[in-house]
Amino acid sequence: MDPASADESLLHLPGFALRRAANVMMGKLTAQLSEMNLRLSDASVMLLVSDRNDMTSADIGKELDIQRANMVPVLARLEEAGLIQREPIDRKSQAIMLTPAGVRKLAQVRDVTDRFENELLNRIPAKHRPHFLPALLSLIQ
Amino acid sequence: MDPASADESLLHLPGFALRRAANVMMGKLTAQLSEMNLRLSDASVMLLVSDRNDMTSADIGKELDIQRANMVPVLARLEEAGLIQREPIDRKSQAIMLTPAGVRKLAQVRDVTDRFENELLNRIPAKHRPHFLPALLSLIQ
DNA sequence: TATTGTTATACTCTATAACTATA
DNA sequence: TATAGTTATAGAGTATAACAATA
Repeated sequence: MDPASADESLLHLPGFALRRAANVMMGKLTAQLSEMNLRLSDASVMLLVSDRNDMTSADIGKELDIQRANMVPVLARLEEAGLIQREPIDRKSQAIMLTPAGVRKLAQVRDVTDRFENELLNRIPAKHRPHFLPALLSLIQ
Repeated sequence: MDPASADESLLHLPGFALRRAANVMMGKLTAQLSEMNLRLSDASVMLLVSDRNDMTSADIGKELDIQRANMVPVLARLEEAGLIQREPIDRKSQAIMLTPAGVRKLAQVRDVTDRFENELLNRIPAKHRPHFLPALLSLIQ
């Protein structure tokens, strides 16, 4: 690096800024969700399953990048809270679907996440805004 | 959400895509750094301190968003590896600086991170690329 | 009084291996 | 043979409280 361009922070590095931005924004969302006793993974599962009744634990894990073994405590927590139920597909697999209470809670989750996503986009200056999601998606293969 | 626009993934949500993109990219960098027995936090400390000799552990933590208490094992690891040394500023504070071995290792770290940052930017289509860092920075207050 | 460095501790998320039962 | 669900476990990151010594 050119010594003259030395930065006392590392925020000029896109990778570093990407990590920091994700941490800042996810920290905010995590705080809002924790007020309704949900974690980020809980809300993600609920949004993903929403009105579907054909997703297994493994399916959800693939979509959310959570390994099978790590889905166990997530689903156990949601089931314990009465937000999801399991319905046998065959004798090996079970579909994860929201309970009626889960459907009601999902409406609250959507309130929070819709507001969150809007606030996120509104923080980005208008001229950069339309490029943000496409740029992110290009990084996810 | 409009049922017709229902997505089987959550990648249409900028916040979700932000988290995923950060996880994907940081996973790649973490893997490359681990081949040289460094963690992300190790490399961040080394890049930040680089040729400075006036940063305390607390200063570094503020810059990297790592709490004082959590800096202890990071610096202990770097010191154990012979990459940093501590120089008393007064009887309370100590400056963290690279050892000669740390300076040599930093050159390797820069090779990896420079290549990584270039690859990251090159994955983003040219028309979106100049908007990426400004958008990220707008999210970090 | 505030700050530095530290210890101890707990919680969350993530990663791996192994097992049973079923497709 | 491969997959689903699970258990157990370890690693890594992060958060809080508390303490002694010093600014």
